[in-house]
Amino acid sequence: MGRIGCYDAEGLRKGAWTAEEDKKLLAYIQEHGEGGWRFLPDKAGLKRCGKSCRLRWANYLRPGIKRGKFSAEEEHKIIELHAVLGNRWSIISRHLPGRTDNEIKNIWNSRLKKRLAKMGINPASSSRSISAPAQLLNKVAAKLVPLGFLDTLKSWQYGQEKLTEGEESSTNNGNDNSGIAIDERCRIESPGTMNMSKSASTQSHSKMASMSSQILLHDPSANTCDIKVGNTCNPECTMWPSGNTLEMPRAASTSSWVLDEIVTKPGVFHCSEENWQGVSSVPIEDYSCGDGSIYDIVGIGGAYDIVSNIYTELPEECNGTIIH
DNA sequence: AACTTGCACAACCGCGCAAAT
DNA sequence: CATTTGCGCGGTTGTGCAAGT
Repeated sequence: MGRIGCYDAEGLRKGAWTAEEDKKLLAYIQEHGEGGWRFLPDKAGLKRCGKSCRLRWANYLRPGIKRGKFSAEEEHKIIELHAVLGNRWSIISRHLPGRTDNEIKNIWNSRLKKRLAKMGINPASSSRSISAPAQLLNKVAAKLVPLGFLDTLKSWQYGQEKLTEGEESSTNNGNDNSGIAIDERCRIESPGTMNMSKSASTQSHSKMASMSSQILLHDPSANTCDIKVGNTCNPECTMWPSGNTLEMPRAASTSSWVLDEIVTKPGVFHCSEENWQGVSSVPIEDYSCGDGSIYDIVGIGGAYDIVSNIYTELPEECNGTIIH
């Protein structure tokens, strides 16, 4: 079946762009704007595939592109961001004005990675495999990064490092309850924090639930936490923990829907009965609270904490609940 | 001077996602 | 609902240049 690569089409040029081609592309985009890459080459009189044009524009001709050596600050920022985001070059590039994802990717592969390796740091750790729900949540986190929640991500990363230390120094304990603080800032900024058992395989589901829920009560001494999923302004779709049970969405599709809502409308969430079909019940012991701190292991804490922060931006009348 | 190596940069390529059909 | 299509992303490769041998 396979698609025919656009670069392979007959009669199209490949390789380095000439000044003349640049001129044509620039002139066309200045007049007609970006987009419609497929038909752009024909209209602009270029013997290139659209993909090649887009790349040339994005990485070279686009106004505002900073060229030349990366400063120490920029390099430091890349290392920092990469530790949190992994190889998400396009997201990283949004934090470095004037730098393209390609450029950042290049500098990482040709210089920074080797430098870190020499220092005994293994930058490949971010490529470890994580669960599908965790990947989904990471995706959400990534989407939210441009919205200014980088600090929270950093906080989470710090927490994860702490956790790793904890894991190394402790024996295998499936239901370990010892929490590890993510960061003081995080605790202060989040209206509620939640502790979870690191062992539960369904933790991702719990995280998803927490993303779409309001933690109403956090009492470290009680060793329990209450989670309300839903919307106080719309009582008919509110779900409460019943007894020792935390209710949460189970189906991935439902979760995806929730996450989409959060991504597209931060701080705004609509819940209806039909959207919460497939709710499962999980004993709350699996997610019991610890000593008032947060910890997490599966690479999704960033998403959770980011969403926690969103709560703080909700209107007063909604009592801190995500509503629509 | 000739060759090798490393680096920086640009571009190619395949794939996945989402909108359009 | 299934398929097609366009776009964007990330991995990889190619090329030119400078420094080292």
